[in-house]
Amino acid sequence: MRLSTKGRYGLKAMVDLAIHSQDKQIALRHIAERQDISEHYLEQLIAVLRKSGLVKSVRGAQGGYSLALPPDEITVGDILRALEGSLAPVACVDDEFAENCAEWDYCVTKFVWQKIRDKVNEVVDSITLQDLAEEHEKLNCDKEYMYYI
Amino acid sequence: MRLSTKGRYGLKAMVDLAIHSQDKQIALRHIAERQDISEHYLEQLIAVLRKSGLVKSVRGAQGGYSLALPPDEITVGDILRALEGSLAPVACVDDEFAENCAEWDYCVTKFVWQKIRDKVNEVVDSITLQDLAEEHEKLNCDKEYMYYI
DNA sequence: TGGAAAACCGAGTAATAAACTAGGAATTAA
DNA sequence: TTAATTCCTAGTTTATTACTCGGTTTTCCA
Repeated sequence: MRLSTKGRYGLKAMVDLAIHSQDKQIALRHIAERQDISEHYLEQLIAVLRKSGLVKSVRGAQGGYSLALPPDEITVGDILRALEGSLAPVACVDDEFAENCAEWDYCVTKFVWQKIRDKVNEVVDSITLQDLAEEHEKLNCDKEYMYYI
Repeated sequence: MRLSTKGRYGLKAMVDLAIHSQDKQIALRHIAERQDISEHYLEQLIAVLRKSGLVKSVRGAQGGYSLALPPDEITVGDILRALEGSLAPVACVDDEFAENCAEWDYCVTKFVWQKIRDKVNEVVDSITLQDLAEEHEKLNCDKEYMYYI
């Protein structure tokens, strides 16, 4: 039950933005370099985040990306769900695309999947980019360049 | 972050066993038919469960499978981890195969992954086959044949 | 005692998804 | 005008999933 690189890279990129972009925008190239992610691939991920209203962009030379909202208003859940889709462990308990399963009424494994889904959402919705940026500050306060996320 | 069919089919098969096998063993063919799973595929999954000590088998004609332990001593976590491996959302917080990540000390996203891992394990370790068999009883008490899991 | 019913085993394969790569068009600051 | 950047679509490679296939071995039972 692993997250794909979309979720992992996407969250790293967003924490990077939370740390490095206050007011100003950051070129994707810099994020990709700092986080060691293929620039072209990250481009596709950040396009999704932009369409989800989590980042905004400035085009042209000296352009770049920044958070579309204050970091304490963006949760890890917003980011992961934008990139990974629902965090439900099986499709039948997916909030959006709940497949109409013929056995639903008599199925007991659904109770397990629902609990997993709810707990995962509880965790990711309770952590904001602000929280992670603060943790980062604690861990890396002695470093001139704060590369690692 | 979906579970594969291994975990889903495996749990269904184990609940089926919890319900249908008391003392006696059940042929894989019956489980596969009831749960609508390819028999050959399920064979591979149950082999893993057997090697993990969760089911036992009787070979030869009239042979079959049964739980290796009382249903209240087998948790959903035992089953899912046997079939899916660690339930950690990313490899770096995998209890067993924790990759030695160079950035570990400065990484903040690990806090998210650890919390998800812990909550998921908490859920699956708190539910036993006994619990699910009882839920099944409630849902299907009026049915002569209790197919659906 | 022979046949059928079962578990056991290892290899192969088709389909799907993940993780990128490639190549350019549009936009804009300097 | 040029260089730096975002934006867009499509293609490609790799890995994983979800099986299938073809047996061998074991054991009950008529």
